[in-house]
Amino acid sequence: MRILQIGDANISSTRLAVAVRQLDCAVDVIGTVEGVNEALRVATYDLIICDFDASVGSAELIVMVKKLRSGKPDIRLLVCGSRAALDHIVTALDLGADDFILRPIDGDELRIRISALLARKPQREAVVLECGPLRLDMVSRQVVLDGVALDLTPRERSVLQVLMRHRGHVVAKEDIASRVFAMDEDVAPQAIETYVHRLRRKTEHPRVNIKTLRGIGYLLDEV
Amino acid sequence: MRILQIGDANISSTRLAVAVRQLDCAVDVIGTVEGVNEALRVATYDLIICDFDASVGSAELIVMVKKLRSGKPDIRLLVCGSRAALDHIVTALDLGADDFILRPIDGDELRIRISALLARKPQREAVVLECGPLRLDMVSRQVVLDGVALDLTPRERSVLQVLMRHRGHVVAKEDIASRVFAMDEDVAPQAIETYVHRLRRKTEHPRVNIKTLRGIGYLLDEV
DNA sequence: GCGAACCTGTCGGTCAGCTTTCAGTGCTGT
DNA sequence: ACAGCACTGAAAGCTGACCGACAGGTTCGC
Repeated sequence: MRILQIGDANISSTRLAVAVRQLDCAVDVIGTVEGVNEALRVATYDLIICDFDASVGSAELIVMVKKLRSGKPDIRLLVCGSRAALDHIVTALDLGADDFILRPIDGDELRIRISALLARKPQREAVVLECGPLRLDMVSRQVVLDGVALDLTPRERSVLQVLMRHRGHVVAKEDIASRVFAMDEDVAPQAIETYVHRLRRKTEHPRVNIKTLRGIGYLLDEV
Repeated sequence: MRILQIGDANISSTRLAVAVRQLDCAVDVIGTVEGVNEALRVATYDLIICDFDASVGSAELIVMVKKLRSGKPDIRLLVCGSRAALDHIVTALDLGADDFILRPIDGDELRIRISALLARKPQREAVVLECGPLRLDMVSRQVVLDGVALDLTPRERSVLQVLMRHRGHVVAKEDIASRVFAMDEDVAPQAIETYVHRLRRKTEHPRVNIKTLRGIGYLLDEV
């Protein structure tokens, strides 16, 4: 396995560097965008580790993730950073990074993740559900419509989440109920009607539409 | 999304329980192997979280992971535990668990992993009846004629479904009635005439034709 | 620990539109 | 030509969804 680690060469004593070095792989550590481009021309890598805490700018890294994803789909992408860089990590995952790991780095965890990554086919991981101008971020739990944040209650978000996951497909009321209410919650299925009603009011938009199919269920659709 | 968390019910104040509760999903927490089996019979889950730090024995959990992997491949499996349980976690991953998360639990990380897991979940494949330019999707319940969706009522769809199932063959009116109306519904057979009438109007197309065979029945045919 | 604000689930009136029947007309084969 | 069956439109009844309001519960700030 050949690994390209994007980070400062002089931080070789950090936990990440130590852990990576213990992987029994060929590791190249490169600290500049030009260097990375050059390395990608010369050699073929199985895995690239993007460190958002490195001195390479986050913006450049994001650009690189984007470019790699479109240009070299065979290379696995692992992003890494502290909690402060979570926004960038989420963006990177959005753009198609395969996995991520948060600091503090645990050697065992890193090893497991990397072997899992190299073992499985590349898989785009959606962290954001989208439907036209509607976006539901699973991490921040924010729902945004046309750029403005919606103020939804947890239950409303649950129902919307189910609808968005099946956008374009009918979802039976009972199906929604079983995804929203736990076993010990004994709730009449028409409670869903109320939440759909509230959702419709809050997500009023010409391009977003929750259709009713009488006797069958609901259907979220982008007009 | 419906989640089954295998762990002690009385540890509801732990970070894991709190994080899981914030997922906007229906979560059932069950602490015994028998309870889990019962729950799996009663409900359908999208994701199961196996906590190796719970009071359920690790050996039992491993057995369960193995059984789930072979029996219910649609359900995603997330294992979870402290570093001390790393051996068990690795075993579970070897047996086919989809992902893992180490303590201390980070809510954001959990959300990312879970949404990634659920995004990978295979969609139910469509079962489609076809007859020339007519398509009836049994899952989404959509009827499409020449690319445009038809607006059918449930009864109309039922009748069309019977005709499409037997396309090219005559179906007696009483036969249609017996497939469309339940036993306790006492409906005159000429109600079918009305539905055929409406279907003909809605499916008007040069290549789709519902023929009448006087005294025998109806016949859907692609011209 | 208290109060306020908010979230949640239920209820019942209202309404839209689906279902079924009915009656009148047209068509078909003998 | 006639009897029987099918076609068609209208109408009445009914089912299921909508929606505002409310009460119990929970969470949050002070």
